[in-house]
Amino acid sequence: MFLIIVFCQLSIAHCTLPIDCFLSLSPMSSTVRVRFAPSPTGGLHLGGVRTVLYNYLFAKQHGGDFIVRIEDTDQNRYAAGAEEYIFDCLKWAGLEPDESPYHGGEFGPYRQSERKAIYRRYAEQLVNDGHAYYAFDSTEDLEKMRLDHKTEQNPAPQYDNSIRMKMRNSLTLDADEVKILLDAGTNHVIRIRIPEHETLSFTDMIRGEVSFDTAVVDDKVLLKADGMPTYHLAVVVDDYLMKISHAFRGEEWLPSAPVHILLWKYLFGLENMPQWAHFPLILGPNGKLSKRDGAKYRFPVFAMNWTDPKTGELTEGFKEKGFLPGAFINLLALLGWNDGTDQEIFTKEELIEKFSIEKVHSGGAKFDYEKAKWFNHEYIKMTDPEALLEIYKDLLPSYFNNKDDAYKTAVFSLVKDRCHDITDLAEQSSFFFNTPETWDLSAVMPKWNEEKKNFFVDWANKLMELVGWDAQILEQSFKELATEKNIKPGELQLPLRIMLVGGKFGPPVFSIADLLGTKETIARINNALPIF
RNA sequence: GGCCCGUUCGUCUAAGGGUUAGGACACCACCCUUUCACGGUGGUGAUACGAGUUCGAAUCUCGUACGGGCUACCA
Repeated sequence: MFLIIVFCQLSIAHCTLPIDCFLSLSPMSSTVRVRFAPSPTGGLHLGGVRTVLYNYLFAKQHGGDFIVRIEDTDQNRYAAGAEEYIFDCLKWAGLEPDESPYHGGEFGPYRQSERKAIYRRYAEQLVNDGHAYYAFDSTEDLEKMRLDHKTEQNPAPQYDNSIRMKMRNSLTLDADEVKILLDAGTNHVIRIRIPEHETLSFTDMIRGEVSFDTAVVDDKVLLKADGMPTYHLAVVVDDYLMKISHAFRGEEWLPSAPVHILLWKYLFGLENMPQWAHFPLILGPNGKLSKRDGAKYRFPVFAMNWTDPKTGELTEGFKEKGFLPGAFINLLALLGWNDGTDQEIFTKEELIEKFSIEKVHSGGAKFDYEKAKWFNHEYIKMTDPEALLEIYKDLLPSYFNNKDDAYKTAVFSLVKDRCHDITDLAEQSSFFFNTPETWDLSAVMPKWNEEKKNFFVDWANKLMELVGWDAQILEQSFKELATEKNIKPGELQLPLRIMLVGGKFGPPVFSIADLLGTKETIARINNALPIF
């Protein structure tokens, strides 16, 4: 309750005072602590980054701390390098935590695998208090149970109050027998004992009051046979121990909320439970967005490229696709949230100022790659060519490196307004680095004749003696010669473009010639002329 | 099947009882441009359905339909 009151006061204070002023005035602001708790099993998904973002924005807005806790309790799903990868992604996106395995903090360790003993203690406490029990059922026992109880009405039988008394556990076995099994080190798990008929509810910051009947909740495993906790136990214990004030996670967790509410009630008291918000899912064309959708519909789903260490399979990332971090964050922020105005482009600082959980949507949002590219386009347009070079030089094809930085920067300033991603960038800039080898002849041939050919022969000669070299001078000389030869300059521009570029695209043709330089421009004309 | 969450243009969304239901992406047309874009102007296009409450409902209530999530010793 205390935390809730403090938070309300902060919200009010924030409405009337500028952030920095409010921060300096209120030492209580450190009470906001949020966390992102990924499991290092593979690439970092769009939805994951959005969860990070909303956590981060909320924390920063309230002068609080953003914690990253690694939920590596499943050894079977462990993926080598995934943990470092996650932090690389956060760094790229500019969403770095205040506390994590790599960022220090008073509440470590921040890796659940390193907290194993802690969970066992709480699990035992629950058993002692009668809220949990030991279960000795083998995988085969469980399979058999599910098979035996499976009906059309109940296609997925659960280990719940209706069947727990038919299984091998410390509820059905004698105390002595249990002790013998335990002492012998028999494989066992600890399950929560869900009360039979209780209504559990909580107030979600986005959805309002949500309630559940425990009659349909099963006796979830809390501690696995290998001694590791499941998510359910670990999240409650760690959120308490790490003093998390607000717990945000994806909507897929909503159904397990009753288990967590019970755990809070039994272990730490409901009054200490963080405020919860369940974010809407990010949907693909068919339900929850998956990396499969990315592969199928050809758009990135992960923040950065991820190579599966077992299969070697590469899944594309937004970074490598040419997305700027600011654009990525911006588009993610707007996927499920807006500030109530028509504004769509926000800096990170603006997002920190304007974000609010209450304005996050409750319905899932279908990811639209076209809109995502539009955001990136907007950011590319407003980024300096020098900065673009810094960002893109490692991503662009190797041919790109055969020129100096000044040249590359000039290329960017010429082409950036027409680029949405790295593909555009490569396409729009490749002819600045490589002489065309094929030409779009269909664009020239219908109106091509000897006079025009002669024009280019003569113009190429004129270019060698030209005084000064810029787009304007080139255009002037071009038009003068055309007039002299009684040819409409407009009819010659497209052929020139095809000679220099190879196709019907790119920046203004004289700007291209300007950047290409005397030698290259003449070479390209002479190169193409025999073909035309 | 059960439980939970959701439903405004194709997509992301605004409108918190009274608006010609607004914006953006995409699409189309025109302008600019003797390339392709950028940019500008305009256009097509939505409150899932049915009851109820109300003078008045996209908005509140209920039902139906549809969509999604969960239903592991995964998170």
